[in-house]
Amino acid sequence: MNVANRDIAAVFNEIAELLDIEGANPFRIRAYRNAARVIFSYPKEMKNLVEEGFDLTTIRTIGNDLSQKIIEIVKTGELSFLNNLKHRVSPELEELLKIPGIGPKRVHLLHELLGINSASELKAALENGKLNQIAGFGPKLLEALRAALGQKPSKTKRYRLYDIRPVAQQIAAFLCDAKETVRVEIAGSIRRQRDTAKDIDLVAACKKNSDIMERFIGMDDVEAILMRGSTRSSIVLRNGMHVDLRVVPPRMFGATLHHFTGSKEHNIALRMMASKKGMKINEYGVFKEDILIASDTEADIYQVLGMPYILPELRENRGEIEAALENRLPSLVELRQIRGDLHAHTVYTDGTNTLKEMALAAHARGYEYLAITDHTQHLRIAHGLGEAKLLEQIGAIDRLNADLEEITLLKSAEVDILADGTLDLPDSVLKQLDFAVCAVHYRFNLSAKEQTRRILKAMENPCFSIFAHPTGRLLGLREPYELDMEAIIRSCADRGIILELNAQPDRLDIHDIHCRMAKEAGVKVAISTDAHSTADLGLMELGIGQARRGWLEKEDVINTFGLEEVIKLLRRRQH
DNA sequence: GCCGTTTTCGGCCCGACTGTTTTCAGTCG
Repeated sequence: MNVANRDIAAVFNEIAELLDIEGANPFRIRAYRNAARVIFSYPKEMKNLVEEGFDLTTIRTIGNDLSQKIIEIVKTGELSFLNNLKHRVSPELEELLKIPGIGPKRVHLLHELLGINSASELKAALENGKLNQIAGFGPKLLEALRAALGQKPSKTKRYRLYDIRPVAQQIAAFLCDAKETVRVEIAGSIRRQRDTAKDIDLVAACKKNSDIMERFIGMDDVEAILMRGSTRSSIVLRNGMHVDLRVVPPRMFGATLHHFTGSKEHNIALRMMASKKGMKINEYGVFKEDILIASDTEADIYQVLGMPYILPELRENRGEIEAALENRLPSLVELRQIRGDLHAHTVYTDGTNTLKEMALAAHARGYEYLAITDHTQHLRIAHGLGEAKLLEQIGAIDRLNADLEEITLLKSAEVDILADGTLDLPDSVLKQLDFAVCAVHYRFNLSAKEQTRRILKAMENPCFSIFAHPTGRLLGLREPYELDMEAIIRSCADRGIILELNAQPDRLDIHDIHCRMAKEAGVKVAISTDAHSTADLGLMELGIGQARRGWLEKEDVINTFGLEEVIKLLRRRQH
């Protein structure tokens, strides 16, 4: 039985949904959701903690009851409480929650009064007029439901940061030109640099008589207006993305930007802290005895609460408030500190640019080095290189390096980790490289135990320097493969192996939680673009965002170091 | 269901907007 933290979190989240429909105490429901969130991003596997006999109630949000439930899930793979709950509340009802305009109260009502259990039954009731009988279901709501049922449920769809951020930037720039508008900022999860975002949140500072709302809802790409108020409006774009705009007077901008940047969990934690100090926080500012004491800037908000400014990337209630209070916030890594890229492809395999073009593009970014890491033979689909072809490339790089003055190409390869844990090229060849980047490209469906054993075996090879896209996830397309990341990180720490943070828009792998685990274990991270063209080198910024969410500082990231230091770190295993 | 410098009970963040109401519940973020 292998129960991962995400499985336990899923159980608790499902309990929360079902209890919500059942009409349980909202704070009890929140307790399950809070615990699910904490467990999902907890740096150690509950399974291991249970085996060690660790007292789970020492974890924030977990008390006696939930501790027992976790133990039951770990030991049996299921939870009798959830099974019983499912008998009382049909799990099918959860799909109704995905319909915009339908929350737990209405699901409960639909079920109790009309026996509705699913979206299709709701549709039938809508068509035969039964819904009209329910008090509180007026013509407008019915019309909204009719429209919503015509499309796929959209409450949970998330967009990649790479796709949604440019749209947000474009709209923000367009709104800046509105009358009496001082500034417009992107808030929400995009500002926090989350890998995906559900919608676009914008905050604007405007003086009186601004026409920004009209400008907003009148944009060319607006498909529908969901909500239209004097200070807040919500629209859907033709491409399906939801956009919210909040407008406030300039002197309250900081408080509002803070409120809509979130995360919700960070805000709640901050507000609870404030209330203990006799203060109240809302989207207009911090108040003490109803007197406004901070609202201009976000820094003011934190200052009156007695702590330094917390960067948006850290605002997840994952310990940043405690760190701020103790003055031990990390100094997050920045794009300008990056001095090279350690994962790039060329026309030798599936890249679109030559060695020289890649070298010049990296130099244009101010880099001192670029590692060429074309695929190896096993990856046929990418025309992976065999021994002869790789040796030819090594020669070509040597000749090119002799000509290049301000940048060095590093000789490497993205070496396949084969199913048996050996590497895809003989050691005699690997030893001619500066270092090897190793990755899993097939047999994703092994059990956690087998997959972990496969990779740990590969790590025994002293040429194995960087573990590329370690979890194999593809956002929205493929779940990460089963893997004991704690064991992998321990091995990296023992052997001096670097973990890659792959900056491709659909990878962003490893993600924030694993960055923190690596940092705490003393494992360095390489932020790499996995560039398949010169333009791809620009993806570095996306990787930096993820690294910052993972609390990484300059010294945690190997490619903030100069060439000599990098070579030393990457080759240390071979000496 | 959790939690505690107001500690084992009684709190638990806060407000905008909508629709269907005559003062508010539900949803959403």
